[in-house]
Amino acid sequence: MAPSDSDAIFSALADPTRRAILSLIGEHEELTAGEIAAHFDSLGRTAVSSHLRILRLAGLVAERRDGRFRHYSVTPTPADAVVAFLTSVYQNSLEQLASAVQGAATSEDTPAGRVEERSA
Amino acid sequence: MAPSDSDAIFSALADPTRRAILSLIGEHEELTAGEIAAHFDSLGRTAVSSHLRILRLAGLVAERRDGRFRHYSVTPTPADAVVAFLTSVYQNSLEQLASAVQGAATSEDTPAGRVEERSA
DNA sequence: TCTGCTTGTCAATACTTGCGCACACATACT
DNA sequence: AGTATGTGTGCGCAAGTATTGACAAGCAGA
Repeated sequence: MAPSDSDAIFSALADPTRRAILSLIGEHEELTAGEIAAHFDSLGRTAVSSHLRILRLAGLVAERRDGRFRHYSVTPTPADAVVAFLTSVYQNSLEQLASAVQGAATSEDTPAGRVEERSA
Repeated sequence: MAPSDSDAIFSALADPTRRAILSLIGEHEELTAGEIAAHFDSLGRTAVSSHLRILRLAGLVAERRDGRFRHYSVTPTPADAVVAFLTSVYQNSLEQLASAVQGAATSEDTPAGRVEERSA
């Protein structure tokens, strides 16, 4: 029971920079704030720090303090709120969604673009 | 499909009112703008119209014009971008996501599952 | 120890974006 | 006509973002 969590998660995911940060962390295991900021030359460290703060408050990333470094990693179970929302909306075509997710899980190379339209 | 679609979709999903509208439409088959506005007494018709416009531009809802009415319905394949993003980030815990989606799909015995009428 | 440097965040400021409302307009039924 | 449905426009207000400057925390070397 936490609709506000969904709000924080979707708000955090609304910014493309934050999604890029999340993808970047997801590609690696852990990344420090400096390494993340290094990938976004157009952004300063303070901006990246703010984004990481929002992602952390939304529960999307976890922070591990190691000396003066702070290693960030993706939280393993944050997609629940997203899935819950998709469930409430796309009940009809949820089977296709499930198959799409499974297909993506088996081969992460899948472009995830084949959900056949059902006409009945 | 351009990556800008993801941007529009996530931006559209960022607003809780829009998510509520989407859930509302998902519960029913089709809803007119007036019916949707009736469920949100705190909002005016122009606000609802603006939200519907954003949802429509993001490809999340489809509009069927019937006389002076405009019936809105959820598009069956908008979650692809969301799934694609989740795939890129949560590759490790994607099996859990798939199981969660499947569980949600099987538990809910789609009452009147009919998503159709997709016009250009 | 003490100084210097790096890492990362906090505070305050200006800028941009987005939401909601009131008004008016286009469309379409009776 | 007259009325209902729905959207486009302009305005005011709020929220979010990136930058600059400064601070707390921690490592390395003499």
